[in-house]
Amino acid sequence: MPELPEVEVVRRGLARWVRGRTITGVEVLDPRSIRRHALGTEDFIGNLEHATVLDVVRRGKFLWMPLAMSGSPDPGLGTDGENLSKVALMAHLGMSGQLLMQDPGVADEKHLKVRIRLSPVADMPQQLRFVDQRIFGGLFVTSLVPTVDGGPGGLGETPLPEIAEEASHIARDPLDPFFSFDAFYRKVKGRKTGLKRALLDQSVISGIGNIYADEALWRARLHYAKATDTLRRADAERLVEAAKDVMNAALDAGGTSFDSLYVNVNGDSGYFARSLNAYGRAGEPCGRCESIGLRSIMKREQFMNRSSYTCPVCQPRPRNGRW
DNA sequence: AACGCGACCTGCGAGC
DNA sequence: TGCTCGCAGGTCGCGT
Repeated sequence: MPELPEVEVVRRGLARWVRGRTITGVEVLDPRSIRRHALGTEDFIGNLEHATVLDVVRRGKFLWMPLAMSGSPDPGLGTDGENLSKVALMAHLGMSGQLLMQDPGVADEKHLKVRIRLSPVADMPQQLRFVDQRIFGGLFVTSLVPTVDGGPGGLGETPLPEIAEEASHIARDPLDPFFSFDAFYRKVKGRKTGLKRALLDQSVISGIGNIYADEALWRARLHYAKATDTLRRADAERLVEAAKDVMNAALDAGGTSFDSLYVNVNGDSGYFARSLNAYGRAGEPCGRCESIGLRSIMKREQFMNRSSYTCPVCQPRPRNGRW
C-alpha cells in the first residue's frame, strides 16, 4: 500500500517523536509480523530493549532506525567520527502496515502486532505501535553495512554512511539527494522488459509502486509496455521528473489514502487521492485530453497481475515496444 | 537475465 | 441473511 510519499510522511512523523529515546519494553502480539527476524521473538526483543533510537532513515519504501546499544557511552557519533550504531530496527509497511505513536491509555488497535515502549518524555506519546491488517509488512533487526557508492544509506535527519543490510539491494529513490539519473538510465537501457516493470523493480529505482508508476507514466505520456531498451534519454528524463513531481506533490498532501489503512503516525489520512490523474480512474475522462478539447476515456488493464490505468489517446500502446 | 506465478494475509463491496 | 468472487498501496522465492 504505502509507497514512497506515504513512507516519508511516516518517517518525518516518527523522527520527531522517537529520536534520542530509549526502548524500555517490547511486546510481540503476533510473531508473524517479525517473521523476517530469523532468530525469533526472544532475540528480537533482546536486541531492542535498552537500545536508543538515533534516527529514522528511509530509502524507497524501507524505513529503519539506527540504534545505539546500551553501554555505548555516546549515542551518535564517536570521538573519532565513526558512528557507534551497527544495528537498526527495520520496518516495512507492506500493503497495510502502520506505525502509530500512542499514549498507553489508548485501547489496542484491532490489528496491533508489536508494541514498543519508550522512555517517558514530557508531552510525547510513550508507545510506538506497529499495526498491520494483512501482515505483508513487518519489523526486524538488521545490521548496518557501508554503502556501495559511499553516499549516505538513505534519507534521515543526520544521514549515516551506512545502510540497513536488508535494504542494500535496492536502488536510490528519486527523492534521495544522491539519486543518479545516469545510473537509472544505464540500468533501464540494460533491461529487456516493459517500462512499468522496470519502474516497479526496486533495484532499478526504488520507492515507486503501482499508484505512482501509473501517475508518472501518465504525466510523461508514456505507455507501460514501452520497451526499456528503446527508451530515449529525453523520455527517461521526463519520466523521472514526473515521478519526482508527483511524489513531492503527494508528500505535500500528506500522502494518498483511499481508506483508513494508510495513516500517518498520528492516525491522520493524506488527501492526495483527489489529485490522482490516472490510478483508479477507469471510465473517467483523461484530464489532459479534455483540457485541449479531446474526448478520451481512461482504461484499466491487467498487467503483472495488477491494474494499470492509461489514457488510450495520449499514452498510446507502442507497436513492438516501439512507437 | 527475465518472466510468470504462487505464497504470504485480511477485509470489503458487488452480485447472486 | 449469507455465500462466493474479485480486488487492494508489496515483496520474495521458485521453476522455467
